[in-house]
Amino acid sequence: MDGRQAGNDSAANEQDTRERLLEAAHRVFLRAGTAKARTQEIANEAGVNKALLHYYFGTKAALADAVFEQQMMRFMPRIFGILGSTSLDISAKVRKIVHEQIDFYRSHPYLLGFVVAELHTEPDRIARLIAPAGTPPVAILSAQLQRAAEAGEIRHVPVEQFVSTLMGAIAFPFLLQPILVNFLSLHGDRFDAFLEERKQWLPDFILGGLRP
Amino acid sequence: MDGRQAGNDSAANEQDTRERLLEAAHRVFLRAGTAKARTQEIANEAGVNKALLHYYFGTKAALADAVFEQQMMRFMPRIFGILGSTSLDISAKVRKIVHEQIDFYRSHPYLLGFVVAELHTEPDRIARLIAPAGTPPVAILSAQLQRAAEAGEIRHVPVEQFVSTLMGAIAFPFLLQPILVNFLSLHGDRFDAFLEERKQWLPDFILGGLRP
DNA sequence: TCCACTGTTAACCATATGGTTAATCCTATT
DNA sequence: AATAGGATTAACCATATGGTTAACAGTGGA
Repeated sequence: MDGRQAGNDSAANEQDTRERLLEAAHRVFLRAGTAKARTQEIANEAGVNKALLHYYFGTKAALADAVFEQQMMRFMPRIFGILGSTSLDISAKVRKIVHEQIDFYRSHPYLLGFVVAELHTEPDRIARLIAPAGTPPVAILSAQLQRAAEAGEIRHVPVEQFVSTLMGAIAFPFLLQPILVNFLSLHGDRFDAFLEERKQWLPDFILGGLRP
Repeated sequence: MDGRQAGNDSAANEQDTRERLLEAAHRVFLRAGTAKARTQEIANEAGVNKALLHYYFGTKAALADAVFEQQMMRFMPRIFGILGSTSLDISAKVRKIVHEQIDFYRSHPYLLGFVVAELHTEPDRIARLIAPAGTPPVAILSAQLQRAAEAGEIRHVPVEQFVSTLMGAIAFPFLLQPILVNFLSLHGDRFDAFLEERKQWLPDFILGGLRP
C-alpha cells in the first residue's frame, strides 16, 4: 500500500527529507482530508520514520496548516493573476480563466474538494493564514467592469456577483462530480467530454450574459 | 459545551430517542464532519448514553450513512422538483430555484460544506446510496430547453452545462464563503446583503446569457 | 582522532475513541 | 403482583493514534 521500493539509500536522499515529507503529506491529506489522514501513512509514503514528521513539523496540525497554505497558494494566485491583469480585456480574462482553471483542476482532482472540506471543518484556519493579505486585486477587475459598462460594451455588473458566478461555474463540476455524474449521466469519459465542451461553452455563456 | 440542561426526565422523552439521536448526529456531523465528529458528543447532545447510539445504529459509519442520506434527500428533491417541473417555463424555473436555494442554504449553513466534504473523503458512499435512483428528471428540462431554442426564444444550451452553471453559481458562495468574504471584502452583514442582491441579480444574468 | 551536532530510527507512552457487556429500569401484559 | 422484553446505563475493553524518548549514524571541523 505504500508504493515505496527498497533502494532508498541514495536515490531518495537527493531530495531534502523535509520536502519529501511535505509532498507525502500533501498527497495523503488531499486524498483523505486532514482528519482521516494518518501521520503513519504520511511517514510511510515519504519513506521515513514517523518521528521525523514531528522533528520537522512539530504536530500533525502544523503540518496540515503548512500543506493547506501551500495548496491555497497554488491556485489563488493563478486566479488573481488573471482577474487582476491590466493587459487583458474582460472577454480575454473570462476565456483564459475558464480554460486554465478547468485544466488545472482536472489535473489536480483532489485540490478543490480538499480546500472546501478543510474550510468546512477548520473554518478558523483561513483567518489564521490569510490575515496578512492586504491588496485587493479585485479592484482592477471592478474598475474594468465599470468602465466597460459606461462605454456601453457590457451591462453593469457588480464584481462580487460576477466573480462568484464565474468561479462557481468553474468549480462546481469538480466539487460535486459524483452527484453530477450520477444525475446527469456523465459516466466514464463523458465527464471529460463535458469538461472539454465546457471550456468553450462557459466563456460564451458568461460573455453572453454580459451583453448589454 | 453540551448545552443540555437538567430536567430531561419528562420533556425529553416526548420525542423518540432514536429520532433525538439522529438529530443530534445531524447537528454534530454537519458541523464537524463525520471524521472529526465524536460519538460521545453526539450522545451528549442527544442527552443519552453513548451505548444507545450503537444500540440503534450499530456503528458510527452506519449512523453517518443515515445522516448523509437524510441530508441529501433534503435538498436534491427540491432542486429536481423545480427543474423537472412541467408547469414552469425556463424563466420561472431559474428565478424560483435561485430564490429558494439561496434561502435554503442560508438557513442551513453547514449543509453544502458537509456534503462536499463527505463526497470528498468518502466517495463510495454516494454510489452505495444513490444507486437505486433511476428516473432522470433532467430529461424534462432538457426537452424544454430544446423546444425553447427551436422556437427562437433562447440560445441552444446543453442541459448539463446549464444545470452546472446555475447550481454552481448558487452553491459557490456558501462553499467558499470564508475565502469570498476575505477577498471580496464581504465582512459582517455585507455577505448577507450580497446574497440578497444575488437572488435578484443571478436570475437576470443567467436569463441574459440565454438570450438568442 | 575525537567531538559536536544534525538527521534518523526503534521502541515506547498516554490517551482518545469506537465499541461491548452485564446489570438495571421501565412499562405493558397477564 | 409477577413477568417478559425492550430501553438505558455505568463500567469496561481493545486498539489506533499522535506524540516522545533515548540511542545511534553520519559528517564536517578542531
